[in-house]
Amino acid sequence: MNMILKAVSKLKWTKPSSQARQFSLTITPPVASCNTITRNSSSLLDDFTRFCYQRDLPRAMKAMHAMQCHGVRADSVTYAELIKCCLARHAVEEAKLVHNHVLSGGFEPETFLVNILLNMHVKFSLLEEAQVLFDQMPERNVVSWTTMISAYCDAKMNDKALELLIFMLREGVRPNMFTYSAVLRACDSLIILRQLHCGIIKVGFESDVFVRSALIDIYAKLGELRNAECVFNEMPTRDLVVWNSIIGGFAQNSDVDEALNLYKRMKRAGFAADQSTLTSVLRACTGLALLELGTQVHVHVLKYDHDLILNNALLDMYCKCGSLEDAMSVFSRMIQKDVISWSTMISGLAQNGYSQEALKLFESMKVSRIKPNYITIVGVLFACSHAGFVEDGWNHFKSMKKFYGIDPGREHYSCMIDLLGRAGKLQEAVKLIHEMPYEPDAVTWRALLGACKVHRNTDLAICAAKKILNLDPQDPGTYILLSNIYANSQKWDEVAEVRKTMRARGITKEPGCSWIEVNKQIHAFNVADSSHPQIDKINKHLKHLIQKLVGVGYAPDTNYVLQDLEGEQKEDSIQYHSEKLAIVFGLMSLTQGKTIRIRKNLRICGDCHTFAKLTAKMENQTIVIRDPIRYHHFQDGNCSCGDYW
DNA sequence: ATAGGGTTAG
Repeated sequence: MNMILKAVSKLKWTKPSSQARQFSLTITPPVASCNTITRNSSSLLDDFTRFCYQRDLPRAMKAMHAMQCHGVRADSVTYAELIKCCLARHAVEEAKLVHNHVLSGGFEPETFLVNILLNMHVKFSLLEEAQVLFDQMPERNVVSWTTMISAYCDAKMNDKALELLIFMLREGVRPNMFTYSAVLRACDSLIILRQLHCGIIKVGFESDVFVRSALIDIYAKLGELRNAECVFNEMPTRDLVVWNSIIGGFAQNSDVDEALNLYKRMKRAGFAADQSTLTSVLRACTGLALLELGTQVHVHVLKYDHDLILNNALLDMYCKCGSLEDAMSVFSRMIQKDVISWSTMISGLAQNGYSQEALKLFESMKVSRIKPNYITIVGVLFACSHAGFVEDGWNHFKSMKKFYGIDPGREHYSCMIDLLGRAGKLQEAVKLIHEMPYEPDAVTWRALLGACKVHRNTDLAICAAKKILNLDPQDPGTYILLSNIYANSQKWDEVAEVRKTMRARGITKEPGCSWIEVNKQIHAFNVADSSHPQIDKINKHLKHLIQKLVGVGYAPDTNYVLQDLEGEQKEDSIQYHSEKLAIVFGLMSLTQGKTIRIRKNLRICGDCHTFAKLTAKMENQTIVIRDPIRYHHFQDGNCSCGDYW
C-alpha cells in the first residue's frame, strides 16, 4: 500500500500530444516574391527532380516555388515522389503547397496523381477535403474508390463506405481485393458480411491473404468464431497478420484458452510475435489472471516501450492479476499516457480496494490535462461506491456533465445506486432508479440487489430479484439467491416455485470454480471436486487448517443466505468451496511467502471470505482472490475490500 | 497509386 502511495505521488505527467493541423483545399495564387533573375526552365526542372528523388524536402519546396513563378511543371511521377516525401514526414503545410501547385495552372493531372493526392488527404485525416477532391475528379478508377471506401472505414462511417461500394459498382468500376479487404471492415451485421463473403467467393478473391485476414477479423468481431476458424483453417499460406487476426479474435471473445493455444501454434510455425500479437496475448492473460505468463510477456513488451496500446494492455494485465505494484510501476514509466491508461489505472486501483488512491489519481489526471471519458467516470464512481464515499460520489456524478461534458449513462446510475445502497440508503437508491432517464435494466437491479444483500433487506431483495429475472431469465445466481431467501424464511412453496421455474427454463446452477497458477500450470478446482490428482492430500490439509482456525475463533458459517453471493453453501459442502481448495493447494505448492493468487467464476461467499482472512493471518501469507466484479487482497487478517463487496 | 491485426467499464 505504501509503495502505491509513493508511486502515485511520484508520477510524472505527459503533455497532451494532439496538434491537429488544418489544411484546406483552397488553391492559393502563386506568391508574388519570385526571384526576378530568369533561369532556364530545364535547369529549374532538373533541380526540382533531383531534390524530389533525394527526398530533400526543403530544397524541393524552394525549387517548386521557383517553377511556379516561371510556369514550369514537372512530370507526375516526380510530384508523386514529393507527395510521398511529405507523407513520410507528416509535412502537412508542404503537402498543401504541392497540392495547390499540382492543381493550378489549368492542367488536368493524370488520375494516378490525383489518387495520390486523395490518399494524402485521407492519411492526414482530411476526409471532407478528400470527398471534395473525389467529387471533382473527372475520372475515378478502382484506386480512387478504394481509397475513399477505406477512408470511410477508418472514420467508422460504415454505412457511407458500403454506399460507396454500391455507387462504384453502378459506375461500372469492378472492385478488386484491395476494395474488399477494406470494405469488409465496414460490416456491422452478419447479413452484410455474408453477402459480401458470397461476392468475394464468386469473384475468386477469397484466396487473397488480406481478404482472408479481414474476413477472419470481422467474423470474430461479430462473434462468429466458427466461421473465422473455417476461413483460417482453409488457408494455404498465412502471414503474421492472419495469425494476429485469429488470436485477437479469440482473445476478444473470451475464448482465451484457444487464443493461447493459437499463440503457441504460431510460434511453432516459426512466426515471431509483434506488438499486436503481444497485446492479444496480454489480454488473454488478463482474462485468465495468468500473472506468470503475463510477466513473461512483459519482457518482450520492453522493446516496444513507445507502443501505447501494448503498454495499456500490460497495465491492465497487472491490474486484473491483482499485482498493483507492478501496475503502478508500468504506469509511472510509460512514455505516453492516454485516457485509456488513466482509466485503466483508476479502475484497477478501485477494483483492488485502493479507492482513496484511485480518487487521488483522478485528481492527478485532471492536472495532466488528459480529458476523462465515460469509462473514466465509471471507474471513479466505482471507487466511491466501494469505499462508501457517498458525498464524493454525488459530487462527481453531479458535475460530470458540467466539467467533462459527459451525460450520466446507465453505468453511472448503476454505480450511484450501488453507492447509495451500500451506504444503507436503500430508499434513496430506489428513488434514483425511478428518477433516472433510462429504463432500469438487469444491471441496475443487480446493483440494488447487492445492497439488499449487504443490509439484509429481504423484501426489497425479492423485488429486485424478480425484476432481474424478468429482464434476464437466464441468470442462475439470482434464482439461487431468491430460493435461498425464501428457504431462510421457510416459505417452502415459493422455494418449490423458483426451482420449478428454473427447471422449466432449463437453467442449471453454474458450479463454483477457482483457478490457481502454479509453475506456469493452471490448476482448476470445482466445488467439492475430487478430480485433482492431489485431492486427498488437499482435503487432509484443509481439515487440518480448519481445525487450527477454529482454535483461533473461526466458526464455519453455513447460514450466509443473504451474504452468499454464489449460492454454493446449501450444497453441504461449504468447507469444500472451490476457493478453499485452491487456497490450500497454493499453501502446499507455492514457495513460502509467495502470494497466492486465485481467480474464480462466482462471487466469494462470506464464509470463504472469513476463512481467507484468518488463513492469511495464521499462515502469514498474502492471498489475492479475484471474483467477477472485484478483488480481495487478504493480508494479516484483513481484506482490502473492507468486508464490503 | 488503393487493402488486413492490438488497449479501459458493465
